[in-house]
Amino acid sequence: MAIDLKARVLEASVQLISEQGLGGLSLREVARRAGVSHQAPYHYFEDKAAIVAALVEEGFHRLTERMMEASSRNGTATQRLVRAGRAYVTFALEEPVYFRLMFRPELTDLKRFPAVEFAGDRALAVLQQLVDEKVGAHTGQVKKEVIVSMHWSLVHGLATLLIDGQLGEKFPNAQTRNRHVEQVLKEFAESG
Amino acid sequence: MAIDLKARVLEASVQLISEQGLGGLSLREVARRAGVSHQAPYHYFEDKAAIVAALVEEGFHRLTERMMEASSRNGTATQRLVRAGRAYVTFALEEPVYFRLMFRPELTDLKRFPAVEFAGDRALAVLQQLVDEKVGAHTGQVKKEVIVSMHWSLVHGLATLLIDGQLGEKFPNAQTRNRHVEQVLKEFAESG
DNA sequence: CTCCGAAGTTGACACTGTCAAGCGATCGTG
DNA sequence: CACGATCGCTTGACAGTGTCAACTTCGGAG
Repeated sequence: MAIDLKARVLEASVQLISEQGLGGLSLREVARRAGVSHQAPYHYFEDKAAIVAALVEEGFHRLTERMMEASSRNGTATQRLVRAGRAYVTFALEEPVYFRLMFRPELTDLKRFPAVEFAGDRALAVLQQLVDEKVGAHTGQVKKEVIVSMHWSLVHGLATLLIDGQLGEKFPNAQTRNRHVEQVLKEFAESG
Repeated sequence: MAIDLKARVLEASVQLISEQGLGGLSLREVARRAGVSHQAPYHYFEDKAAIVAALVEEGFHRLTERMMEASSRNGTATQRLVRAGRAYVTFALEEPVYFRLMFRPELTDLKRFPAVEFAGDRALAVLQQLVDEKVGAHTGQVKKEVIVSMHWSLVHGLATLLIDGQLGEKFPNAQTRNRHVEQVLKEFAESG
């Protein structure tokens, strides 16, 4: 009956989390929505953690893609770095379910799911590469890492405060919210 | 038998979360550790969400205290702002259980627990006050909010990446980690 | 003494994740 | 063609969970 139960399970899981939060993710409810018995998902995933791990990996892939796309076009290194940062925040705002799971490390044992760790490192590498291009070869490795952390912290903090903190509640609609994001990124870029 | 069951329930909850993550928080296990029946905690808390809400409120109070203490002593507005930011990160590193709960809004319905919202606003007000002092009265309200978001995003991102992201795994011990925090805050302060 | 509310217990219910076993169809191989 | 194996999935069971309801126990207040 199922065209592709594995994909349907992942889809239903995302849907369920977006409705009821991570705590509402129930394998049995997922199976129900997929129209199969409560054990059918086990044919494709070892357990609940494996489903979450698959979502986390997918999330990092999507984030990497977005950042690479945003920073691939023409422009100075600084401009491209800013665009990647904006893509980071935009991803969090558009895919909050994925984004949240990606930063709940207690959910995903990296020893058990090494592909997740690779996917995460790959996303980080995009940012490192852009900082590298911006500061040039005459900057020490330690300082480079500090600058990476600073940029990463800013966009990550902005993203999480918007979707999970008090910042998000301050804006009545997506437009004013996006303008605020622009202003914060601009303020940061100008002061750097 | 209990000296103060309410406090013991909260304590056991924090302990349990720190051992097994939020998913491991079980009312029955909490009751077991407190040496009471599985229903005893219900005498002090309406349900599981009420326990979490109490922890979130407590967490915001502790964070506010730390930031106020760090920024109360002498120094320029900029110095005091930096110290408050460092206190924010330090709090997250020392009390990760509280800090994580504070930014999982799906756990706490603010309509149901308004005291939690007040506590959160109070913490934010500390930061707003410091930015106010730093930029002075000749700066517009909109720009002030942008600057608050920038500072808040930086320390919040740094904190969450250290406790829940790939940043934390990079440092073998607390000392090198703290030095990195210092360097990032310094880099940010100098570029601003 | 009586009564009442506070503090805590016992029992039940529906729900969860997961282990174990089974079932029909399809397929590769003899 | 026959036939055992494997795939995709189902049924059944079990311990653990949060929470509702009803019960006990007991220290004061009137």
